Amino acid sequence: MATSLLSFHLQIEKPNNVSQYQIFPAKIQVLASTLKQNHNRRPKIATTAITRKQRRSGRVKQSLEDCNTSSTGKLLSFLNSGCLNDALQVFDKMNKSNTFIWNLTIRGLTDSGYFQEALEVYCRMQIEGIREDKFTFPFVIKACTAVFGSDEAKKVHSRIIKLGFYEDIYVCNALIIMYAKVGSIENSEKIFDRMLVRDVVSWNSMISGYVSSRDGLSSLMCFQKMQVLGIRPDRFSLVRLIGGCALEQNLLSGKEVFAQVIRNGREFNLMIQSSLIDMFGKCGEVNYAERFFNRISQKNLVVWNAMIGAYSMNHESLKTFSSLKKMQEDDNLRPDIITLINLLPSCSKLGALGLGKEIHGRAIKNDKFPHLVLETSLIDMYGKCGSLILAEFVFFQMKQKNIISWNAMITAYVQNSYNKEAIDTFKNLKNGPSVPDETTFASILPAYAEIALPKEGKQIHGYISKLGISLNTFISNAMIHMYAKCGDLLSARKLFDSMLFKDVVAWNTIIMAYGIHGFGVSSLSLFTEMLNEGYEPNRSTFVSLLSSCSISGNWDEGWKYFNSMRRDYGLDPGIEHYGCMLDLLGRFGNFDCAKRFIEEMPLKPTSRIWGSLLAASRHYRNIEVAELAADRIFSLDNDNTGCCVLLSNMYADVGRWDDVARVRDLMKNRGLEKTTGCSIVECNGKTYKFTNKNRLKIESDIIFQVLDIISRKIGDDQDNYNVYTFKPSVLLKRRAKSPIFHSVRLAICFGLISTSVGDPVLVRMNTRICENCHKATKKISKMANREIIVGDSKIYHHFKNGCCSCGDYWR
DNA sequence: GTAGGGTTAG
Repeated sequence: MATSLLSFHLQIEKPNNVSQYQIFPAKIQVLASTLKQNHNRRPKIATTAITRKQRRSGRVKQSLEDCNTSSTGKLLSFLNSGCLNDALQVFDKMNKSNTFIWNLTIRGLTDSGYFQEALEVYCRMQIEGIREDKFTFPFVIKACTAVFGSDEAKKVHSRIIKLGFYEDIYVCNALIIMYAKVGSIENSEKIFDRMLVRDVVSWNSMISGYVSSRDGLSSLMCFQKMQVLGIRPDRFSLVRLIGGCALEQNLLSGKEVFAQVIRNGREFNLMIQSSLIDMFGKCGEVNYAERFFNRISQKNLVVWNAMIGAYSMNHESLKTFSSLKKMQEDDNLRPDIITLINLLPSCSKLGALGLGKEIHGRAIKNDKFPHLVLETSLIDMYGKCGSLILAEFVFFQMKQKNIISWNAMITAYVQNSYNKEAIDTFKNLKNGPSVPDETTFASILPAYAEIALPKEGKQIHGYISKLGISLNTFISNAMIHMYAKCGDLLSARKLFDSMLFKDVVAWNTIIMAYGIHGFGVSSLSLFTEMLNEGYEPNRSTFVSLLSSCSISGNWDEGWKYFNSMRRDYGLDPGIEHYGCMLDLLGRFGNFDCAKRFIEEMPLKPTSRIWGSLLAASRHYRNIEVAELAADRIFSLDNDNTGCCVLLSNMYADVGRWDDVARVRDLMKNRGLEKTTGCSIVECNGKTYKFTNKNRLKIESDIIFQVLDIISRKIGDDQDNYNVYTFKPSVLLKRRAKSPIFHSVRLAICFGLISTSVGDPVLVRMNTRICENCHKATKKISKMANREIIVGDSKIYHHFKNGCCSCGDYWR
């Protein structure tokens, strides 16, 4: 509403619409009453408002004396004392023919944080035909920055150029900040470079602009340049410079600035003190922040908030909450919205959902909504505490969203394995005004990695390139992982080879990529190559390497590298490395050795460790070991669905139906539901999904006919399930129990008939492939003379000529 | 009567 108002009115020169002109006074009345209602809800911007008021008090007195009309004096007085509704009522009754009155009102609203309202007054000023002057724009720019994005900002700039105020130093300084805040730092630079005269504020604005656009390095360089040119920095320059150091997490520069602060005798300035605490916190030096904080005798809310924030971001959750208590008791300060926001990461770290809800409740009680940052922080907290419903509740209620809030919601979905929802949200984001950034892709790529197919992988790669997002190592590595997990190992390798600056993560990722595809030998040779190129392996390198050995069954190499971790690289194996070795032991069916290995491990076994033993016992049908492993898993992890399903299947295999029923009851009582198996396959750029449920409704007869033929050819007895033999309802029941109709086979059939002869067929599934389907797929690959690649929830199986790359071990 | 300011989200 307001956006259209501004964009419309900025384009017109003079009022040409009588009705608009006439409704103006009534609108102002509405505005005044809205302000009255909202006034108490607004966050008090105490320090800013008071300082400004104090600063202006001298001027106000002077102005009142200068004012000929008493109403101007009244207006000024109300504006400066923060009585905005009174001010607007005075304004409403005034003769508004001069620009001065309008400027005063716009300034008053802007200073109190009523940006939207300030812009409405500005719109009305244009409707009234009152020409702006050079004083009008700094306020309008400020309000516009707070409310709108770059398009509106550019319109204001055009207007400034049109009216000839583009050389005014105040206007230019405001424009520099405005462009930086709406994400166009290049425009800030252009304005700064073209300025004929610059003052310290211009330099501060540019430094500040770089900090706003999260480019700490440029802010530091700008500060240096300013000093070289002999411009003396003021306290604002130092504050922003400290912000730049915090952004870069550059402790060394931060300490240099700290020294400069002390040299200049500014260490007692509260503004600088809070920036320093924040900087130390962001650089991970919470002890430093704490020592500095303790030396401050008169602490205000901002200083406390900075300290609470420093504790919170450095995982000192208990200190975060004890500081909150101290702040209230010692200094009698009440938490504000920033305090609440700073507390939330500590709730996430503690997994304290209740505490997080309490903070949410307090914000509701204190009428703090809508608030973009608070809402985004709540989404983050709820996501990390595993409460997606509440994260969604906050997200869908948001009046305004930016890319950070979208990213928070996407991340919350991904963190909780709701990959489809994450991708749907990402698609919705693309339809709106927010533009995805690097963080969006860092968040969404793992979701694509989990559930997408190569075509979609390529599409997202193309989209990243289209947006001009630089392929830094972080994004490149996420993309290599994504390609590999989507089944496109070739693209993963191509991207890896094209990287100019590979880091150890890139090597770890590509080693793992070959590992999950069962190409253990390639993983090992990549590791040798990595060493030859001088990279130092880390703990994750060994996770990749050992996983690869276990997936490919490379017993000797597995043990060789496991033993070399500590000996050659000084790395103590962690639980994840023990897990890989247990997979390897399990693969070879040496259960005595495996149990001893667990007993002798220096670390406490987790459910992942016992799960590995359980999976091995399933492969070797060793029910005794399975029961032992399951027992341990249940004692550690009450809700392990996979464990229940596996155990129940094992009991079923040996006909222990009582035990099957017992496990199923257990699942029912704990509310655990078996994942519905589904498989996806790509054809002509479209993804087709097959599920283990309701198959009759989804698939066409032709797939079943093909499946019929194939099943017969590979010797699978399917007479009992023939599509033409039974009524649909009977067939559905029978199918539910038969692996012949598992979704993966339907997907393979569809793949075979809808792709060119000779092309490999690629299928992804959300569960592990069952033994029966694995056997069948081997036969199908031979019978159809096609390569069939099946990615299950853990690894890729490359079926070719009757064999599988996994060597028939994948449990 | 004009600009720039510390603590807040992924």
